[in-house]
Amino acid sequence: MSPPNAAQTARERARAELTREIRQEARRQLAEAGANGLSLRAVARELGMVSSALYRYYPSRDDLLTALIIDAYNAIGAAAEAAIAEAGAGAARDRVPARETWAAACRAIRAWAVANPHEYALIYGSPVPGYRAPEATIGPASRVPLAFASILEAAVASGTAGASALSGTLAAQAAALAAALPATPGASDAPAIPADMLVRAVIAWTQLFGMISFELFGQFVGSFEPADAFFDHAVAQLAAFIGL
Amino acid sequence: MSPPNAAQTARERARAELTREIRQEARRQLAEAGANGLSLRAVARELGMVSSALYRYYPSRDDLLTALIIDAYNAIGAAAEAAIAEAGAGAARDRVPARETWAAACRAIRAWAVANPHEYALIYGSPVPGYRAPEATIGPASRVPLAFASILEAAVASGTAGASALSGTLAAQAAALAAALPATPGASDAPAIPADMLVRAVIAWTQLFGMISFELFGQFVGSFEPADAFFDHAVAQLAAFIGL
DNA sequence: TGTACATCAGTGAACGCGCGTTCACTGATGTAC
DNA sequence: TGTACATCAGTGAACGCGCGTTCACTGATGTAC
Repeated sequence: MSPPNAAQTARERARAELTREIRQEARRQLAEAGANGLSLRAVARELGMVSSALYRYYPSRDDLLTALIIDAYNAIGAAAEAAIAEAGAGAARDRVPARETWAAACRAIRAWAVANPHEYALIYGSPVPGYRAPEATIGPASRVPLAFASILEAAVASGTAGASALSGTLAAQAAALAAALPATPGASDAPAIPADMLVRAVIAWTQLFGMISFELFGQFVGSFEPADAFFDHAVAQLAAFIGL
Repeated sequence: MSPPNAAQTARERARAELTREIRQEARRQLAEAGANGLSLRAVARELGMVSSALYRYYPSRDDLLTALIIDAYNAIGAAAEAAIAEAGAGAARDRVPARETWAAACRAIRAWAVANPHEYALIYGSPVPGYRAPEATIGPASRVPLAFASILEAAVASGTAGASALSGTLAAQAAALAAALPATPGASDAPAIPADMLVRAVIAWTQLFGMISFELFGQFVGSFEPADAFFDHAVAQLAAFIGL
C-alpha cells in the first residue's frame, strides 16, 4: 500500500524539498547572471552537491528553465489575482469601481516586476535563444490576461459599455478572442465582453507591460525616473480609455 | 604629409572594410544565437581569420557589442526620421496632419523591428547581464524620442494643444524634460511642448514599444496575430490620445 | 627612384576557464514476505 | 519483527566542447630621406 499523502516517506519529503531548493537557487542565479548565465553546475555547487546529481531532479537545463518560467508566470498571475480579490473584498464591497480594481491589478503587477526584475525579464523580455517554451507554460502565462478579463466582465455586468465599430480583421480577431475566454468560475452566466472594449483592454495591457519594460530595462533613465508618478498617471488614463 | 581623405591608403581601405564586415557578420550571428551567443571566435571563423586577429579591430567582445547596439539605435532612429521626412515631403506638403506623420513613424519603427528582431531585442529587450552601456550609446538611443518630439513640435506650432493640469512630481519631470529637449535645428524658435502633451506622448511611446515587444516576443500568439490590424488601430487611437 | 626603417595586420600556440551531459558505482532508504 | 531484495539519491571521473584573451612571431604595407 502506498502511504497517504500527508505522511510521505523521508525520501519523498527530501525529494520535494530539494526540488524546491534547486529552483530557489536557480532563481537566485537568474538574478545575478540572467537566463543565459544560469548554470546547472553552479546551482549544484551552491547546493553542495555534485552537478550530475541535479539530473535526478531535472532532466536537463531547459527543463529547469521551464520550471522557472512557469513559477514566474504563476507568481505574477497570483499577484494580479490577489490584488483583484483584495480590491473586491474591501469595505465598500459590492460596488468597487472597476477602475480601482484595474489600478490595483496594475500596481500589483508592477510591484512584482520591480521586486523580481530578472524573472520578469525571463517571461516578458527577449526570448532565450534556442529555447522553445513547452505547452505547459500556456496556462500559467494566461493568468494575468484572464485576471484582466475578469475585471472587464465585472465592469460589463454593472453596465458600463459603449460599443463602437471595429474594422474587418481586427473585429474578427477580437470576437474570436472574446468567445474563447472561459467563463469566470462561479459566474456561469458572465456577460460577453464587447469586442471593442476587449481591443481597448488589450491596448492597455500592452501599454502596461511596455511601461514596466521601459522602466526595468532602463529606457526611462534621465526622464521619468523614478517612474511612480508617471505610472499612476498612465494607469488612470488607461482606465478611462478602456471605459472602466 | 598624410594622404587626403578621399585617397586612403590600401591599408586604411582594407581596415575600414574589415571593420564593417566584422560588424555585419556579428549582426548575422546575433540573429541566430542572440546577444549572449555572439562569439568572437565564431565571427573570426566565419570571416576566415584567426580569432586573435579580431583584436586589431575591436579591443574586446563588449566593444563589438557596443558597436552593434549603436548601429541598431542609429538604424531604428534613421527609419523613424526617414518616415517623418517622407510624410512631410509628400504631395500635400506643408499641411500634413501630425497624426499621419505619427502613424508613419510608428509603422516605420515597427517595420524595422519586425525585419530586425534580434537587433530590436538587443536594444529594447532585456539587458545583457554584465554589460554596461557606455555613454556613446546615449546619442543614438535618443534619435527615436527626438524624432517623436519633432512631430509634437510641429503639431504645437500649428496650434492643436489642449492643456490640462498634472500632479506634482509628474508635472516637474515633464517640465524638466520639455526644457531639456534641444530645439529642432532650423526651427530655432520652436514652440515649447506643453507638459501634459509630452506626458501623453511618452505614454504613447511606451505603448508603441510595448506592442512591438509583445508581437516580437510572442505574447500575441493565439490572439492578435498577425498584429497588423491591431497595430494600426492602436496607433490611430494613440494619435487621438496624444491630441494630434 | 631606391633604400632603410617603422608601422601594422594577421598567425598560431597557449592559458585557464566553465559548461551540459553520461555512466558505472556505492550506499542509504523503502517494500514485500 | 526480521530478512532479502528493489529502488533510488548522490558520487566522481570522464567526454567533448567552446569561449575570451594574451603573446611572441612573420611578413606585408607605408614613410622618410
